[in-house]
Amino acid sequence: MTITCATQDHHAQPTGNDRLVFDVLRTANGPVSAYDILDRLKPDRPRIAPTTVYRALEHLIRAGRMRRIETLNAYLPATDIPDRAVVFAICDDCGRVQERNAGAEVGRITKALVKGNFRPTHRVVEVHGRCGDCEANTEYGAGAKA
Amino acid sequence: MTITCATQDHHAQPTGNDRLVFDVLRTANGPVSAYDILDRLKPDRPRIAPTTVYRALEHLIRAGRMRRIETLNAYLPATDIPDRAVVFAICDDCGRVQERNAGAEVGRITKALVKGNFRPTHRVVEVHGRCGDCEANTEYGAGAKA
DNA sequence: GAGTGTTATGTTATAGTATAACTATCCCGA
DNA sequence: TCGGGATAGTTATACTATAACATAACACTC
Repeated sequence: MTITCATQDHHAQPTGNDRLVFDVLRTANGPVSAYDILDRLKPDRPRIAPTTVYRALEHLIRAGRMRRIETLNAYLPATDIPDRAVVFAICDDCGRVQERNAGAEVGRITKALVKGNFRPTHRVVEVHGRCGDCEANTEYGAGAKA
Repeated sequence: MTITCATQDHHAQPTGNDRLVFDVLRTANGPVSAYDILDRLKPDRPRIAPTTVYRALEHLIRAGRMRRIETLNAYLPATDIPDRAVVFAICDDCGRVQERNAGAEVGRITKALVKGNFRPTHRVVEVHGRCGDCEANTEYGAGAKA
């Protein structure tokens, strides 16, 4: 039995932990892992636990405000592209992620599965590679990473 | 300094750990996690370590004999569908995974990204949902899970 | 066959990701 | 005021993956 909660008006913030987590993602410019979010919140809330972050992520994802990048175990604020049309282009060099709309193609894939008697509920399309910037930075002799 | 290796002719098996790991996957009929593989190998090799399994998986995947399901953290023997055309249909009810060829659609997604100056190297397309069998088993009142 | 480089493996430890299980609090309505 | 539902805190643990270093096997040359 502790007194922690009595002194933490944890219902006073506008939207609580969801907002804190969302703000970390919003101000980062790139995908962030759950434990990175945790670390960035710790200065303000030293006792925050992974569970709290994961719960906030779950709410935000359900609300369509956040996306999970499966191949990175990381999270990114959502654009207005509908979930069923989203394709991520992930640069393995600089780590940046672009969210693209490929509604037509993903729709065709979905339809083909439906014809095969499968009822899709969630789609994950993630393409790894190198972005234009990183490609441009690897002219011969230029000071690029690899 | 131990004597373990002197008594383990670990190069005597036809192809070593790769084969052991592959056989686990071949005889399972569904995706298996790395640590499940580990557990299934332990009766025969009590001192096997995660590293060994992961290394074998890496070899098998590089050789095109095995696939990783990103959204399940699990592994599955590869069919002869080329990597760049593979789509997984994953039943969240029974856990079974179908590998399908969607070369045309995935190709179109890839091309669109290339036009946007992105150079793709690896594609992940995984669709979650319910397979035909599980759908059929959920007529009203039938004894299905949910 | 001693030296050397490469690859595969073993071994130990730890990093990184995610959830379970239980407790406490707040809000709202009966 | 009591109880139900949602949110949050707390503690512990499960699950996934890799780092780092030591050892052994093989192939090749000299």
